[in-house]
Amino acid sequence: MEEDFLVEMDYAGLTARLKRLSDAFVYSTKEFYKSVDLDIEPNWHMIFLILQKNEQMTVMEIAEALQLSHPAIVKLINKMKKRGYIKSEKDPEDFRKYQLSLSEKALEKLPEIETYWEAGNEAVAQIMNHNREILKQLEILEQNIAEADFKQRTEQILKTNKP
Amino acid sequence: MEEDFLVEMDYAGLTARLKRLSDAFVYSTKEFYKSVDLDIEPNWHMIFLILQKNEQMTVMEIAEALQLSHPAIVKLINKMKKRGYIKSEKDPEDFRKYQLSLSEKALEKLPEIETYWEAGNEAVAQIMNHNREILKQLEILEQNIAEADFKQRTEQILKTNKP
DNA sequence: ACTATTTAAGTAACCCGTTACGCAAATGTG
DNA sequence: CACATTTGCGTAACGGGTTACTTAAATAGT
Repeated sequence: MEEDFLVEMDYAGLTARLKRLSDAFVYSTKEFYKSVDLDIEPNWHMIFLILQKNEQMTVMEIAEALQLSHPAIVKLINKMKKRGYIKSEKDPEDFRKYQLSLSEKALEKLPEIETYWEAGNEAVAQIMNHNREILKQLEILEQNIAEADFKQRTEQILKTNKP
Repeated sequence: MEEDFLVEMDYAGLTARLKRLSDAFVYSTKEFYKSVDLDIEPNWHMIFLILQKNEQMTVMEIAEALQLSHPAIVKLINKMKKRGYIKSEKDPEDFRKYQLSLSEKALEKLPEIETYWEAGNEAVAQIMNHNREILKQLEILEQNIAEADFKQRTEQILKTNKP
């Protein structure tokens, strides 16, 4: 077999493996979209879905729902706007906000895109061996980090070891 | 509880969750290093370890061992050089290559850094509930993707569904 | 020996996400 | 009502990684 040093690193390799795996999906998805001539980015998927569910949302609402920082959402939304997938209108009750929603173009293209997403989900299922275990494991990490993150835990451990 | 839309997305949220989790570790580690006044970046860890194991390596060798692209390694190495952690000398047998190794400064600082890494590993173990299951699951995904990546599988599924 | 091909590395152009900062609008408080 | 604080969101500066392209050196092949 081939040697994979990140695997060999064991616990210390976890972070980089998560990133590497995520990238493997992202770049592969990107190429897939290109091959079927779809003018969208992989991670717009989550924006499409959340705006399908909620119709109208603000930047901050999306950021909270996805648990990402607001600048991340701003960037995504700006690109999607530039390509005409997002409609945004000033909130009449709070002029700081813009109510975001899917554009006509987005709604129009969605049916086609959805057939690709369905195939993609099946591909992910295959890669997961049709087993939900990885999702459960991710949830455990997410919850534990929410309780106390890496930095807090590491500092606590050092404090306990020292004296 | 709070709602996490990426979790709700199920299979379609996997990629973004992997990235989000990786980032949670990276940025928390970054802050930890800052708090203990360590002048290194989180993902230099893998470079330090692999050069501790192998003494001398080229950019391509590191890229292969970590299964990352060579430009990724070039960038890491350049930053580490700038901070004085990497020694590089032209390979006398092949002038395209540079043999990379840890500098005196790196070797000097390593003992201290290692105490932090040990605490960090324990923190990761806590976050994993002292259970190796997540590592096994990642290995499954890595292997399945190595056999056929997301794009190939998705195209295959579409081909099978169509006719 | 002398081209043709492969390989090592570096660079450019992108996409992703984060923290830090700034500004304007909304809300709270004396 | 006026001043202070909070909230929404846009931008800048970083750090990470990828693919595509280029250059130079090593290796193949006739």
